[in-house]
Amino acid sequence: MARYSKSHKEETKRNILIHAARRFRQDGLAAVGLRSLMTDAGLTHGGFYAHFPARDALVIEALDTALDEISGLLSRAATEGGLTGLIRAYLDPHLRDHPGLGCAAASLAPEIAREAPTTQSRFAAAVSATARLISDHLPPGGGECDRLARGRAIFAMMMGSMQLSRTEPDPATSNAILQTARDGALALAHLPWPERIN
Amino acid sequence: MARYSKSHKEETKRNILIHAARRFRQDGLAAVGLRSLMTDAGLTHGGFYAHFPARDALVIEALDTALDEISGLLSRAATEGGLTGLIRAYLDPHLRDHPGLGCAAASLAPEIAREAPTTQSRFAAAVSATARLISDHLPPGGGECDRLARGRAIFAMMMGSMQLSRTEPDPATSNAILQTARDGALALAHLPWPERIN
DNA sequence: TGTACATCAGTGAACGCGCGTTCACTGATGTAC
DNA sequence: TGTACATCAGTGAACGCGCGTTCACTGATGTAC
Repeated sequence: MARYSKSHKEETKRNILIHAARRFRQDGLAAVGLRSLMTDAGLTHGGFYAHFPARDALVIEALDTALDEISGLLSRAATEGGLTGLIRAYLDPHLRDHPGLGCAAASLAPEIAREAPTTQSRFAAAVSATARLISDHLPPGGGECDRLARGRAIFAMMMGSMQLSRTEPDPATSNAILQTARDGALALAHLPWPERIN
Repeated sequence: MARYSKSHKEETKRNILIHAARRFRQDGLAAVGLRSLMTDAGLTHGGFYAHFPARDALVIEALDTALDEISGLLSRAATEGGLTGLIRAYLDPHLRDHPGLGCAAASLAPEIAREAPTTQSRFAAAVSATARLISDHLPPGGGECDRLARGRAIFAMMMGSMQLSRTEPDPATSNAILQTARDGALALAHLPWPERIN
């Protein structure tokens, strides 16, 4: 079980990270134990420490993995279908039903707000990148800074709606929440915003 | 330490619930232990079971307590200051910095999506009530059903923005997120929404 | 090419710890007389 | 009003359990000769 081909170790680590990225989104950062995670990855728990110094390190790297995954998905959707494509890809009922494959922010934002500043910074940077991706596909107009902020607000609405759709037990209502979010995201993108309030 | 005045027991239970409602919002459902919670409430851990059959029951009741608290705060703000007042009250930097006093949905939505259906239903009902409160203060126009859906989308944006503002390490950016959310919420309230997309 | 050796990814028992929960006990109070 | 008793909210030791982490060990492979 050891001394495999040169790249074997990094493949194993990658395998652990992919399973962790999925489990954390599905069950939450606190609820995933190392034993059950390593079993998912086809290993035993003791081997974990050949790849990570401690559980905290796994959380950070798995978060990166999840964020990269969703960011790739969104930018592909935006390339193919523009802003509408991105919105549709994000607010997908299939991702609502499989949080392990969906947006890490929608699954974990409040938990990340309780993590160490380092973790928060990485997460905030990924959110900013997504906001930037959205703002890049916004119709022209408004200052550059305002456009990024608007991208973030659109992302916040999509993320919040995904969360609410996941807590709604009635399937029809849950679908309606996603539908309204699609419409609302487009509204925020295309319409002028009123005066600033304090 | 026992056999106090008639209402003593329910006062104690209320005290536990208030501390739990705060701690759950601050630290997350999974991270609050009974020992530390009972200490907060000025008691020892063994006494917990005089008030609740198990930890799960506490989670449900404390969630109700938190939801009632924030719903009261929002409806007072709406009575005094209309929709603008409600938006300002919700997206308050002070509540961002003290999640224990803030919106239970902003602190716990993803965790509640992983709870039992009973818990989810109670939560979804409270969210619907808040969406209703928002839609009651929306400018006239649109079908009644669409108005409620719009109220929910506005709530989703405010909730999501509060979460993002809490993960943003830079204070200026964090404030800007809340500011944009205030503007965006008003935009969603006052402007016509474009065509439905699939 | 064949053999001996070093490597180290992975194994699984064991550690201390804090969790939710149980339970025999305490003692201040309300009630009965 | 005064006394004896029953009540039961609250105490704190103890329970089994699963957690993150450590560590002596295994054994398939790459390397040296």
